[in-house]
Amino acid sequence: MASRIIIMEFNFKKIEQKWQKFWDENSSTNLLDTKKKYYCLTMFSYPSGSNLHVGHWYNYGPTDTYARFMKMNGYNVFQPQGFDSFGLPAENYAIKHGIHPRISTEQNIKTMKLQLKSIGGMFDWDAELRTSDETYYKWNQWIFSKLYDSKLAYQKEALVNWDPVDQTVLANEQVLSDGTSERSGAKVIQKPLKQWFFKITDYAEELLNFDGLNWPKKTVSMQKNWIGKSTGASIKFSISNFDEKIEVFTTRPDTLFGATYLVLSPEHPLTKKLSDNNLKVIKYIEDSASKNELQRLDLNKDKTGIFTGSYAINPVNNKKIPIWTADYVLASYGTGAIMAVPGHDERDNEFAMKYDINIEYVVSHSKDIESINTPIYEEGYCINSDFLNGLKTKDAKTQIIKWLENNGFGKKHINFRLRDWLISRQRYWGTPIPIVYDPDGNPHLVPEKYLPWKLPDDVEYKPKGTSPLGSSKELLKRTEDIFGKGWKPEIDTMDTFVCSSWYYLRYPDSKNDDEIFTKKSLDWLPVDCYVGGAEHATMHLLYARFITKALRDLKILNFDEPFKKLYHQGTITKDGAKMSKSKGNTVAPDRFIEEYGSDTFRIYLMFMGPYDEGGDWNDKGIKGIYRFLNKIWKIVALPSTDKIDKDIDQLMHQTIKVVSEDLCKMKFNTAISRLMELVNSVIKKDSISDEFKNNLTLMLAPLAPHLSEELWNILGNKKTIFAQPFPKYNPLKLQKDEMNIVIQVNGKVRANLSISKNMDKDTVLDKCKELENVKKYLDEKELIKEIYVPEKIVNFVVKG
RNA sequence: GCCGAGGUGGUGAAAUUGGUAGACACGCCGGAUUCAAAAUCCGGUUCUUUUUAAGAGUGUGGGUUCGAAUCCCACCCUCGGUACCA
Repeated sequence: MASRIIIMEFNFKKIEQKWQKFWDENSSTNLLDTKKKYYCLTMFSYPSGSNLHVGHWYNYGPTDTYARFMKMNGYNVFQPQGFDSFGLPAENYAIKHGIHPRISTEQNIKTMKLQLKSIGGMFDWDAELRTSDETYYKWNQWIFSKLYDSKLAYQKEALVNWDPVDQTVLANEQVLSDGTSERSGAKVIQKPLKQWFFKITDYAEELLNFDGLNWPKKTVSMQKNWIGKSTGASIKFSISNFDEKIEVFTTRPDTLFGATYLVLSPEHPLTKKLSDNNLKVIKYIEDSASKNELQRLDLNKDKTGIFTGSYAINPVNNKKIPIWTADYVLASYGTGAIMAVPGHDERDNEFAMKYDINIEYVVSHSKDIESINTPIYEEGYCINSDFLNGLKTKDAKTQIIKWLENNGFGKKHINFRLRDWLISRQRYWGTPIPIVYDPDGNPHLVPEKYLPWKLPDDVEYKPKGTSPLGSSKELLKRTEDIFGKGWKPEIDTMDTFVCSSWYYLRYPDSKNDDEIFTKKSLDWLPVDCYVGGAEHATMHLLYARFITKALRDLKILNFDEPFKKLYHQGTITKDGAKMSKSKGNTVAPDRFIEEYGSDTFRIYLMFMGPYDEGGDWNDKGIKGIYRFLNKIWKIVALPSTDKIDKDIDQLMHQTIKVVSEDLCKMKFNTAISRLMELVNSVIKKDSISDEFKNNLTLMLAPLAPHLSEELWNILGNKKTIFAQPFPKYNPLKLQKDEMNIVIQVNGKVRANLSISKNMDKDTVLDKCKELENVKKYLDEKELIKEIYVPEKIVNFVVKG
């Protein structure tokens, strides 16, 4: 009796321990076999001090289920893990507690690894990498060198985003749309600084091409918008009494005849000069500079501006038009100057109305209308435009560009919103930029033989607005010892997004000290399936594509795109807010794992809803999953029988079919429901066939790996269940002899009828009409129409 | 403002070449078991009504159709992205 009770509930703690140990010892992928390779990768994570929360599990658990499913479909699956271990939090922790980032990071990784193992993931720990290891950042520096040699890494002085809290510059991608830092939340200010950039803009056009990629549409469109391609013309305006020219970019060169003024951004190099240092104009420039980004971007505010006092010449009609400066023109987009067409641009119109500037109308809605007096912002037909008159604006664009080119006033121009990637950071815990400066201040690459160019230890962490590396005596001494007296090291470090832009290339050969990777190891690439949060759409995912293309052009890679398939798991929120340590709203899975086990927990996460939707956390339903797993435990413990129950057999094959299809599409929630239905249909049986037990266990395996390994073992198998193929369904067993059809009268369901498969239409209809509850509605009515959809539905349409 | 996704019971959600709305699960109600509880098992559970049955019902209002959660039009709301990009 006692043994009976033990067998009724599975001892998940013992089982999990047993199999985690087993996988630990048998987890590495055969990386030499790339014939049927499947590289399945979740975005690696930052080793934070706190324990893994529900959000982490949601990232790793379901993806592991998918990886295990692929493995059971005969693929050689590679699912490595690593840590994005450079970065600000460890450094901020060091500032606060005086503990070296290397030590805190090491500790964090240790706990994190233990926890990752508790998920039961099929992770290949032999391939583990950490970006803060010398063995990794050496190659980060090597990539920098290659980019530098090919002019894709360069230094320039520019207005850059400065985060006053974290005391470092940020890339455009790291500044949110409200002008705050993605990381610290501080309001970002603009500062002129000499910084290192990667020339991502060289790849703007190619980055717009997503052919052959299985990526979420949303992410594709976000990247396209971020890159922001617009086609138009650049036009040069000459200036009365000045030698200089003003170049503008416009997408509406067809409205050039309506350009009645120019606007320079306050930061434009000519603004001061054209005003002849007029005090009012200078004050306006200073005022806009002091406005923060938030104020500048406020669309509701009135547009402001001031006349510079100078005039430009509209090349197409030689009219003198005033040059204004206004902060509604952004210095950072296009040329920082525009031609204003108040008749056909909403913003220019608002400005012209306010300052009473001349408005010319040069586009009308129809060919027949030659004069209008209200603004039109859409395309139309040219009027009051000399040789363009009567043309569709679309055709006029081509014509005017031809005219501009012939007369030397401008040319066709494609402008991108994307700007080069700023990679310098004034922080400590990152990859040192492998550059030294000679006594004249010219930069030189640190030669490859000195890589890794080590991050020094003797630094003052506390940020003072300059890079902590500047306080290292060792770094300066090292530089002078190698290069000579008066040489100085670069003291900025690289953005951690540089580390993460290529880590997936390193995994298949992560321990190689002699090469970044081998040709052979690249057979694992590109990544077949990449899973991670959608918040990386215009940062990490864009950088990774750029680096891949750049390395391809350097003949280091032979493919164009890093990630064939991309999937964004949804976000698990807590009371509507994203879980984060700083908000203090994280939910630890520990309690649930203690009570129900790791298998139950990961299945519960998958059962909550569609994987790409996430949802708000609640623990209400977890019991149901625990019950479900216990039922399976009981079914496998049932006495075996040789008798085949036809209904159960059919349901089993149907379930195999649907579960395979669902897992293939990462529709975990519906796959689990199907398995529950199958389980419920046999739970009351006294005995069940071994074939059923085997197939049920195999289908459960990707979802509940620990329990399935144990059950597989109990069923008398010596090898791991993941060496087994996923069950295949037999199409012949899906066919039904009897089927249920629904009978409606006027679209309302009145009856059901079970019919044999081969019954002809008339017989079916006659049978339907005889049913009591159908007859009732047909009597004394006129039958107008009979709809018959074979094997599905009958609908009688009656009148009266 | 623009782009994208979404809105279904008390809750998480199923159902998309148009064909029985609410599968599966939680919770709740009732029962069995128990000294009692937990666990387990059985039954019920969209709403309304005059409950062996009928009517209504998938954000709102229209439309197409024998038939609409599903297709079309207009609108409301929520979430994500983006925002003076010339």
